Amino acid sequence: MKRIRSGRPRARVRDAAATRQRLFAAAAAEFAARGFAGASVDRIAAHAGLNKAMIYYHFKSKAALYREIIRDMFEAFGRRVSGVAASAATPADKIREYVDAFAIEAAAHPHFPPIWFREVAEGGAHLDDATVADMALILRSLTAIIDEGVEKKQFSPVNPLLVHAGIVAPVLLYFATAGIRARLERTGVRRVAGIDRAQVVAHVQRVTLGLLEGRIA
Amino acid sequence: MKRIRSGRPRARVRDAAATRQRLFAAAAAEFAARGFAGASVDRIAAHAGLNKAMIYYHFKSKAALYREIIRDMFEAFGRRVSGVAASAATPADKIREYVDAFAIEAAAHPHFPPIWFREVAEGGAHLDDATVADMALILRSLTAIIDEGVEKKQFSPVNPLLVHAGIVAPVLLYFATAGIRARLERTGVRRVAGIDRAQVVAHVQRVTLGLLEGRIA
DNA sequence: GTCTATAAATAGATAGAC
DNA sequence: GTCTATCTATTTATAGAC
Repeated sequence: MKRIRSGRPRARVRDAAATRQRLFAAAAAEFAARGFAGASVDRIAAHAGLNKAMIYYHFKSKAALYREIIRDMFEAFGRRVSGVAASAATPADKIREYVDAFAIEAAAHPHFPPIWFREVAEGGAHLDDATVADMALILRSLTAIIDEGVEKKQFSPVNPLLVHAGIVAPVLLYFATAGIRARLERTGVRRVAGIDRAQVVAHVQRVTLGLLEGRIA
Repeated sequence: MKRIRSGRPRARVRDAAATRQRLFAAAAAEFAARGFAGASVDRIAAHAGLNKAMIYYHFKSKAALYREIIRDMFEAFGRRVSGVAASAATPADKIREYVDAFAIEAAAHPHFPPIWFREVAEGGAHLDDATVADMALILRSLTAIIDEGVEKKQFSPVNPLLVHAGIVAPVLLYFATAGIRARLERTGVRRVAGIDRAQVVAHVQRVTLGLLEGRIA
């Protein structure tokens, strides 16, 4: 007598969570390369080895999928950065780790820098409130580090937004411009393609600490 | 006897150059707001008070129009910046003017910062060789200023790409984030919306010169 | 959960009248 | 030079079979 399977049907369930993840990864790459409007749900599905309809099954819409990717990115930045602010390190070391945090996340997630640049250009049109809260967390973390340094007479006060801009913009620019820099090098500009990540991070750390430690008139 | 007009027909020629200019301006705004893929030639034409077909008459295609806007932007940056490098000012003043150049152009052309950010994200996909040449000119101008300062024992040598990134990325970020900063301020983050252009420029000038003049260990 | 087929809207681009 | 009308391709999204 053949045993009839009862309960919920399992059929060819390849594991829903894994499918979702494959779609998410394919979408991140597509949005990074072409932007929200330029991305095609057909291409995302094909690149994930799945069908377009799955996107609407696992996510609500193209826009919802995009918002989830944006949220994930700022969450990742925010989580790492607030961990840095809460550690027991000295303020100077926290600044070094703050800089490194963006480089680490950008290196681990190559789609972060292009998506970040596009979202800036878009004026934050796709940011939901949770994401704005994560951005606020990032800035508050830096503010806390600076305040601590000032209180301990190790830093002089500088507007956190200016400090933040001086860190994130150059670091993410480095990651996002690998292709352009290679092309520039081919047209004769030197020392633009060969710079490595450690150099950039060290440079930004040095400049930021020089600023905060008052070594700049 | 009615005089018959001879020669080339003038008809309702509203002035071709002005029409072209209107389309160009409308396209710049549309591309800045929505990106290349997100922009619609219908909207561009409507916003210019003209018909879609005029875009294909005055420009070759949507892509050609976009390339012309990109080229115009980097030409404007390049022209101003190479003028700075060629002046008779001291190296330190040239650095100050180099920083100011980007702020001046960004303030005069509000579509520059978003388009610059998008093009970075795109990996330079729409850059023709003339535009890459303009980008190279910008970097060569900064290199010349730094080299002059080093030769005159006023600067210590620093990789021009790192200097450039530390200038352009924060300055353009400031202009591109006006909307997001206002939203952040509404959610409780302080001192992000109220910063004015002069403050940002002065800050970046100070940091860059601190770096170049060796006041940072 | 995953697929095929298709609806419905919108895109870029061109032909041809004026 | 400027317009209307239209072609064709592509898009997001959904219905329904399995």
